[in-house]
Amino acid sequence: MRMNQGVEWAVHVLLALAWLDDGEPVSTARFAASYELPQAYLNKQLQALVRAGLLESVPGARGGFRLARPPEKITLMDVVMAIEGPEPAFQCTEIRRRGMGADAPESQFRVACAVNTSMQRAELAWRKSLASQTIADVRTEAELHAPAVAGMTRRAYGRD
Amino acid sequence: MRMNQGVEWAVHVLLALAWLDDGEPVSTARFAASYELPQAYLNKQLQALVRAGLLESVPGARGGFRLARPPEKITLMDVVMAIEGPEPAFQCTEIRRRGMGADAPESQFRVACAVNTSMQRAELAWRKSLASQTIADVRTEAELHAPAVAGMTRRAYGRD
DNA sequence: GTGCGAATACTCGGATACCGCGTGTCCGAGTAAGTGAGG
DNA sequence: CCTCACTTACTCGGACACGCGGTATCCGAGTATTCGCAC
Repeated sequence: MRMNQGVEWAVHVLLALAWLDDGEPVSTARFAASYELPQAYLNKQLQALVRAGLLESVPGARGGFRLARPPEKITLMDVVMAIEGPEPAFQCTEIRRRGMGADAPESQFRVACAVNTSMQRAELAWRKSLASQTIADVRTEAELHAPAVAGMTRRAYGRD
Repeated sequence: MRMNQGVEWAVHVLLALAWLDDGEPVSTARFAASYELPQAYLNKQLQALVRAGLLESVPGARGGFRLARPPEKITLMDVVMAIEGPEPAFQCTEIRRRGMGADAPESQFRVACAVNTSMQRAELAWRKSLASQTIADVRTEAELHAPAVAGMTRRAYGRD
């Protein structure tokens, strides 16, 4: 169960845009160069963020991507959902009602499978934590240990 | 990011063993028939539980698997770890220090990447929830809505 | 009837193929910027 | 000098291959049972 690495890329891209702050779009070429990532594949991942409404894409020369809403309004849950999709990691296939358990009375299956319930409970805790952390929070936490990172980012992306 | 379906199988197997309660081993053939699962592949998954110390295997005729410790001492975290492995779902590849950020002062990278920290925080919540739920808990929850399931299981596996 | 030994059937265990999804790449549509000529 | 149309270059966007890990299977090692025979 390994998470799509596009999630890591996406969060770093969103962070960079948050630090740049101005509404100017940044191209995938620049992002790819900034992190040594395959440009075309990174583009593919960012498209998912556009579809999810986290980024706006600007076509044409000097185009690129910019934040669709302020960093305070973008949670890590949004990012994970945009790239990984809405399906839960644990998917109950209802094996309890197959095989020998198939002829059990229907009333047994009215309520959800206890196994599924327990696993979903854990996933909900995960989701809650992701939803409680915004891009702005991550930015703040990063600046706590490396105050110069905002200026360095602006310089790396040709601002100032 | 889909979880190995062997996790679902494993929890159901452990639950069945908890309901049977006696120390008699149950073969994979019986489990596979009970849930309509591919026998050989189920066996492979249960081997992982043996390696993790959750099950004991009994070779030879009338052999099979039995619980290595009481259901109260087996958490869902144990099961997930046994099958999925110890690696976290989100793996930080430190892209912050590649490309343009490579020439940043070393002091910037002393503390962990904030992106990684945030994602691990969420995973920790997930792990905590998994670790707080034992097989015995799941059994209790299942019996709450379907009190007959214990007896049905014993009958399905030829007990009594 | 009882004890012993070999044959047997059944089980786990690891080594071996198959396949779908994440990973990576390429090319076309579209747009803004740049350029040059004409007024 | 200003305006405008054309060319150009750059960007996103989706369609097309590749490789790896999860999925599935098969066969061998080992053991408890069972059966038959001798005593």
